[in-house]
Amino acid sequence: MAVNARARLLSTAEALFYAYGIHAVGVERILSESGVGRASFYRHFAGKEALVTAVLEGRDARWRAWLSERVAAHGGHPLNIFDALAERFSAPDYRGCVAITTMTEIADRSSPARQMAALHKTRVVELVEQLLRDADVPEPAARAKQFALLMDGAIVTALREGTPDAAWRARGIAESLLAA
Amino acid sequence: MAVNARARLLSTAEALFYAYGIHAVGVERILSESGVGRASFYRHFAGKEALVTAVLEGRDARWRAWLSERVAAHGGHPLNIFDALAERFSAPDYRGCVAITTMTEIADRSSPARQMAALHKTRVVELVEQLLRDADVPEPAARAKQFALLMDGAIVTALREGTPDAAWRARGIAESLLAA
DNA sequence: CCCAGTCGGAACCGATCGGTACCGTTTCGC
DNA sequence: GCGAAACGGTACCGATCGGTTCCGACTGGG
Repeated sequence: MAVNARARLLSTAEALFYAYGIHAVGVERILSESGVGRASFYRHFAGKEALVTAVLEGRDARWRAWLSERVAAHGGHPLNIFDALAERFSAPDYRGCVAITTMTEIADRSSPARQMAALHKTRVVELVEQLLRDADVPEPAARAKQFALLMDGAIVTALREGTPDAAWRARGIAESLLAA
Repeated sequence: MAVNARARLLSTAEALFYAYGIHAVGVERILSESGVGRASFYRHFAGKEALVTAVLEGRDARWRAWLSERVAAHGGHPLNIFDALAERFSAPDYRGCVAITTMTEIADRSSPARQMAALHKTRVVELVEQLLRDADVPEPAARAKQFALLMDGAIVTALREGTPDAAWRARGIAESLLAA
């Protein structure tokens, strides 16, 4: 139990932030659920905000790796992005995107957490653009921004409806974009 | 100063919840900025959650009235929805949609605030559907759901980018949907 | 004119917030 | 096997959380 305190803090915090939001989860709860001592926490992180930023950074990397993998598994076409999203939306405890949550919960645009959330979205757009390029879709940069808007719209809609329907709806819109 | 305590509470709370989120704003701050006494607050509302719900209800009505009015001012076509959104997105202190914020901040789906937020989105879809019907767009119900997804995507994207560009992007997507 | 209703202000409650300091223990490299 | 580093636990800090209670002032209708 005395090793990997940092890793346990990160995974526990990520699960709690995802499920309940950032402001709703106190340091106290993260400590008790991770089994990490109070002092150890402040040895690894400058404070709660640093933990939030680190969680966002880790989630960014793993989320994009997951998306790449699932898109490839579904055939590798950019439209398969929405098949991947549908998998996530089907989870009964789906709670949206932590980056979006961060943007709604933290008003200060210059905050490290906000900037990390913005960076995540930028990187996702780049990933989508590469997928479009690989599929020889014309004007991949403009298309990627459109796809990103559809992805965010689907995520928010799925959070509201609690079903994967929004992924299919977004996929249909994306299809008609590519057909035009 | 001794009149309209309830109305002052609602408008102050709405401004603060919009700007900083729900969990980040304490009752204390709402009281001091509205000039309402602590006791008066609990005479008018059962608690913070009741205030949140009341704010969401009022905002729902005014937001839809505003959208109807702006769409009409822009010509009355369903595509003018995105012209209206662009106006909002241009505000330097634009902070997204309180209903979306509520859904990300409050995990409990059965909470009155969450249900009010969900009701708002349902009513917006109905409004959009009516606009589509008035414009003789085929399959208005399905189109309305697509438009709603584009609207939510645009709102989240605008919150991230801080520019009205997302409204034009969503409008472009909506145009190609209607052209197909 | 007076009284009932509404109001703002303040004291107070237990709980929790993020953060600091100190303690004794466990682990691991040398 | 010894010392340094990392660890979990606890007590404590001022501030704030949402909520209750009481009080004095102001206001408007009969």
